[in-house]
Amino acid sequence: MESGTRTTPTRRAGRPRLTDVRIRDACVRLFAQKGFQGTGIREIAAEAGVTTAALYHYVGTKEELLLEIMSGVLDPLTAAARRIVTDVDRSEARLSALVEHHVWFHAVHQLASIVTDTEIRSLSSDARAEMIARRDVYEAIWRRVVVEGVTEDTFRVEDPRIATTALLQMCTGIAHWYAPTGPLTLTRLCRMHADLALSMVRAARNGVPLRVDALELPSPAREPSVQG
Amino acid sequence: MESGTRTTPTRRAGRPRLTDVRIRDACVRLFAQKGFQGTGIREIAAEAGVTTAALYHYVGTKEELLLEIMSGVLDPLTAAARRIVTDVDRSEARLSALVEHHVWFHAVHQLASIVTDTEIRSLSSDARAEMIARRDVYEAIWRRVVVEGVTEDTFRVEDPRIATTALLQMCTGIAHWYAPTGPLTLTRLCRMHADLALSMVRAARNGVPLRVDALELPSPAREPSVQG
DNA sequence: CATGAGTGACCGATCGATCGGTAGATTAGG
DNA sequence: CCTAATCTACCGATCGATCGGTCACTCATG
Repeated sequence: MESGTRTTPTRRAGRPRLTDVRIRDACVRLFAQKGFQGTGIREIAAEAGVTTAALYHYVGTKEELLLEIMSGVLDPLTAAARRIVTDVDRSEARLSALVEHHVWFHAVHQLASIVTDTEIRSLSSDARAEMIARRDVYEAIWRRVVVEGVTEDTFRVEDPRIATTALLQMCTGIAHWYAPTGPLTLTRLCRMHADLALSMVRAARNGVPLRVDALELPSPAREPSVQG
Repeated sequence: MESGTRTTPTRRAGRPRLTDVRIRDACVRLFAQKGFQGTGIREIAAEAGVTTAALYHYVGTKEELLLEIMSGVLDPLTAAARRIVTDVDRSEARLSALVEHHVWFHAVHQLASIVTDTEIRSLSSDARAEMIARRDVYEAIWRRVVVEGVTEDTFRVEDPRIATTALLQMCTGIAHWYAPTGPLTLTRLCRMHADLALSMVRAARNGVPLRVDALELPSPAREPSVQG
């Protein structure tokens, strides 16, 4: 919702306009496919069907576009993680829910997730610090869940920090290979990753409900597949 | 060693020259830090202490530099994986050895591993197809180990392909956060990840020896840390 | 006097971003 | 209800800077 202290010119809080949406969509596609630095503003404009001059009617800078994409990933991820921690009680159920949602999100918002994951280094140092901080907030939620599970002896791992990082790496990978046309349904993919995660911390799915069943799944293919 | 069908001008197979090494080192550093597209040849030249013209005395194209880095990662990785599969017998020991070596390599050759992981999309389509094929060869070795472990009932996972991908994602992540100055020794990090991997496939370290103990570990800090 | 190592100047192309301007819809005043 | 002012949405042209890469040339060494 809020976009920091930055002001986007000629933009009032209201209904998003058609061209505006087309520009943002084009950006996500191109940044995910060719990278931030590898994408020119002329490409973005062409993909969105406008001129470069018109592009700057809607957008402040190229970096601002990248920041909006990243916020659109990190903010909902963190919000969902917070909700899970407050809603769910048992450690196994919490971890399962975190994994399920993370996988689900990275599959549905595949391109934006790729961009968020890989383009942090393309940001200016101030913006980079800000986004790293936000990412750390999200990871800290996971870490707390793992640490709690370990201290209460539900999970058994040598180093909770390392285990958390390993878990996150495993789940984030989805965005880099998932294809909506593949043989597995997304729901099943979410459950399988949750099971792998529980195995990793030497816990079992003993009556732990699947959170992904409660998620309203959108139509399978939201964006064209990009990765070769 | 061999560099494909591409011909590097003014280069004969022999002892690497000092300037040549400096250029390659500068490349790995800069590509890992700012990305391939985000790095200019003037930066590479400056970092290596030469002019741009001198740079092209040693190098064919910028893309060629990237290809050399990637080959320098994928080729040794695959060679080591092959050696492990032929040398080691039991499935648990094989998986453990694969993980240990992968983690060790991604920590020691951190920057080159990051570049290999993240810059495939920056290659021209021919070169990209070639590198993806080589990466697939490496992953296929892992997959076979996991599949064998599952069929002989040593490993217990629902889908061996998914499990393999998850394992690889987990282990590759090392390169993105490892710091030689951190509290954990690399040997311990390798063992911990091997344990996490064994847990993931519901196997245990029952008398499985650590391969990493047999590896000659180089001096701790080979390259400056890059990731924020 | 041939060769490898290196230089300074420079190529056309493309980069992100900005300029003044305009067609058409919306609004305000009399 | 008509008109003038304002606003949104865009355009063609172009800015200075930087891009990857090349050229003819020098210089030290064996």
